[in-house]
Amino acid sequence: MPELPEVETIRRSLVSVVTGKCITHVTVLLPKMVRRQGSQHELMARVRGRTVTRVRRRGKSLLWILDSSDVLIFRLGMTGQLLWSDPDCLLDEDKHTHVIIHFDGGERILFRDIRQFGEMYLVEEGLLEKTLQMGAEPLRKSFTLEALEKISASSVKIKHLLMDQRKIAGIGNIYSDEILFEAGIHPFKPASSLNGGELQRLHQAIGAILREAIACKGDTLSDYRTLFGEKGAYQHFHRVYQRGGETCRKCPAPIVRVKLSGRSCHFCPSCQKE
DNA sequence: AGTACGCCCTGGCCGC
DNA sequence: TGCGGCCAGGGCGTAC
Repeated sequence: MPELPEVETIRRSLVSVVTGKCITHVTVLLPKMVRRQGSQHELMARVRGRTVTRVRRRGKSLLWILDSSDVLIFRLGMTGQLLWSDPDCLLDEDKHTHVIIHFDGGERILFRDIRQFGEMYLVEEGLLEKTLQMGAEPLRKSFTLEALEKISASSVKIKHLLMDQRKIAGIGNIYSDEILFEAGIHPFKPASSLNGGELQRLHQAIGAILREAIACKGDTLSDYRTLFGEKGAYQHFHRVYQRGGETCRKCPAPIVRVKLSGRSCHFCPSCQKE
């Protein structure tokens, strides 16, 4: 489940392999993966012959800025992968490969997605932010403690707030659990009830956990792979996620796993008091 | 405004 | 061995 650290890991590799490359054509094997477009043919026509000038990330979305001022956007959903396929070492597409981007040197990027929750689409650069409707980038300098305080002025549960992409971009189920444990905050606490110390710890934990996970090249619990097909390593360092019943890393209490509106939520009832 | 839930989808796992 | 049923959940839509 690619969240900010996984998508950032892919972005860093993409920068070195697709920047300056010309897209000769796009093969769409599963049309529904191309969304928000009139049809996949429109996307194929607008991308053909275009050069990738920059690769950015916004939240969990990957943005390829093209020399036509269009932006090619990939959202990986739960099980989406972008895989680099070099002409010297050609990667075979399989039944889960839904789109192939072909470059003029013979290289290809395969867009695989087992559960098909991902999508790709094209948007004019000027309409990017309006289309994405995403909140603060948690690793930018502009994401200050004051910015977090402003966002937190809401009675929603803090776990929901962290996962709300319109408030903070890029945090999903795994990292919200890990961040809240690190900050010592109960996931069900209303965001607006957090005191100054808690907000400060939360702000610190957001940066620390996301950076730590990026350093691990992301979290491969199941399907996530880097651009070159490698697994990440953050799964070995989970504090609470998928550790229900196991002992807390800070105290003797067992980690609790509960359902929160259909999603699993893990925390230490002793370190994270309600 | 906040909350819950169903939907999309596949593979893995469990119980019989 | 095989098969039905359930679970995982990001984002969106809908209902209360």
